[in-house]
Amino acid sequence: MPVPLYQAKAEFFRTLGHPVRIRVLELLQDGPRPVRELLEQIDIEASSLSRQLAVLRRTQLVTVTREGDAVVYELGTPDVAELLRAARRILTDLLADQGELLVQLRNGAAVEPGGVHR
Amino acid sequence: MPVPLYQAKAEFFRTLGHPVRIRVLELLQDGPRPVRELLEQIDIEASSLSRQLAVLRRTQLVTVTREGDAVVYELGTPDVAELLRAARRILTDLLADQGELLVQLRNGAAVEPGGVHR
DNA sequence: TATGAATGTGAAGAATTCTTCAAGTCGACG
DNA sequence: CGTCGACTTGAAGAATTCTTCACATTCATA
Repeated sequence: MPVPLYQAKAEFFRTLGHPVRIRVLELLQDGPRPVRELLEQIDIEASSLSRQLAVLRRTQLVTVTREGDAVVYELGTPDVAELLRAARRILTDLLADQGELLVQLRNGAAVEPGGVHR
Repeated sequence: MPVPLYQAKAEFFRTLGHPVRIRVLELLQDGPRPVRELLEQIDIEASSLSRQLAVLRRTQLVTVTREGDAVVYELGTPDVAELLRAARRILTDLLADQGELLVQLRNGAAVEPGGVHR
């Protein structure tokens, strides 16, 4: 009973679906970073960050090593950076002519066939 | 007060974080499809599918048109296909040497610095 | 070895997201 | 106009995911 690929994909994307996790991945695009450093850039409680790092760890999007008394995180594979770029491209397109539409809609506005482009 | 980009990104990925939504997008990679057709390939209740289509619609990942008595969906932009490809690449890598690890871990197993590569 | 700094984890309530069933809408057609 | 088919949406309970606070770990150092 293999895990259906589309389900693995969904899990994967869900892992990326959190603001803090995205920020962490973006910071890590520039190279390995100790938690302490992530912490000073993200303005969040240490325990919250730690939780989110745990999520990224589970799916191997990042890997950890200990250096002295600091814990250092880095991207699990450079492909992650590529994925983020692809996402940015799409998002830029979508946001370009939609403005804040994306978020507004997520908050409940309706879009229907025929009413979409109003 | 603009919507922080990293938040928009998180929303975007979360939208992709559902098995049914992923399947729909993959089916649409081959071109527009009426709901009826999606329905026969996905084995899910019509109302559930409809809900998920609504989510994809809100974020403009798909667009809708009505053709006669059928409702036809299609990708909002071809970039989506590219994104899915990038994701598949990463996933293939991760799953390659990890097997079902991804899913097992999401279900709770622990991974710690030093214990990662067991 | 006792302390302190840097991180991680248990637990519980809050917030979101899913799933389902019943009911509603809209175009096609008799 | 009335009804059928194809979808969508309202509502409510179930399941997940988040956030936080308190406490536990681990390593460095005095």
